[in-house]
Amino acid sequence: MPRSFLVKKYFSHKKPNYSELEYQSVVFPRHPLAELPTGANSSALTCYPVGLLCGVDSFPGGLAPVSPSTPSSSPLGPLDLSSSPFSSSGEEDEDGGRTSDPPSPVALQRAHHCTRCSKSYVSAPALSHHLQSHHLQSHHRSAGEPEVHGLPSSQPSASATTTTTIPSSAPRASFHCKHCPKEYTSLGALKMHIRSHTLPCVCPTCGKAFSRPWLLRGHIRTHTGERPFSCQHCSRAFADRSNLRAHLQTHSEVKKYMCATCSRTFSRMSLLHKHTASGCCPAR
DNA sequence: CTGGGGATGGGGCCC
DNA sequence: TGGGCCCCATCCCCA
Repeated sequence: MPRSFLVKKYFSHKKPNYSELEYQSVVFPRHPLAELPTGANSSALTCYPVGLLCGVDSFPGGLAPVSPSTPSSSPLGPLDLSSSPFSSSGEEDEDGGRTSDPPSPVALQRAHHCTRCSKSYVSAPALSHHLQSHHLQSHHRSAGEPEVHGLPSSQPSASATTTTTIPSSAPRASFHCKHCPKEYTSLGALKMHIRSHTLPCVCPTCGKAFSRPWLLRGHIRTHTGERPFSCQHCSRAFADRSNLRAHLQTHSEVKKYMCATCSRTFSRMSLLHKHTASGCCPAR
């Protein structure tokens, strides 16, 4: 899946230095929201962990079975398992068609197509929002921002061919971030982005700061040990649904990610990356 | 070295 | 329009 809009922090291409983040939290708000075009210093930007603790994700009544429920958008090609992810078994519809790019039946209903990539959307606003991302990509490239990490091929033609030209159909960005070159077409998008600078959600236990409440919630589970996501096939439990999903791959006979050269399969994209990087497939 | 778990970032979508 | 949640991607670390 082309994470075309993956926003990399500018201070590092690695994981943040949490000691620094903690320092940030000490001086929070480090970046006042004065840069917002309006005075909308949304109180929502301030997170109160006490309330967050009450908002733990509801337990999924039934987790998806082992078979991959979400068609991977890996450019390296997910296995076309015989048990098609599009099979009619309703219990596998974990994704619910929420992902933007899988060619699920839902996509058939998406009549709004991006002319710069192959994505489709069910609504014009969604497409418009998506178009904004192309604009931002163009902007970042022109600003000399490093490529997003991951396999280069993971970026579809949209990014591969993106230039600094802004499509005439794309709305002009008018909300600028004072902390980085990013600009957005809506205040909401800007506010969301600014959170990555201000990190308003602070862990009451360790002071670690996060941009979003649910990131903090997940982090808090590391303190509480809460693991609401259980594997149906073993006794393992996870604090994060994504990690459970990755774990389920280990139960799968055929892994989701396959090397195009040697057909070896892997449970995670990262493992496939390691595999290709290790030189198993020198032709690539 | 490889596989897997833990943790986290951020866009997309729904309400 | 904004909040919340979902999902994917990725990095780090360890067995």
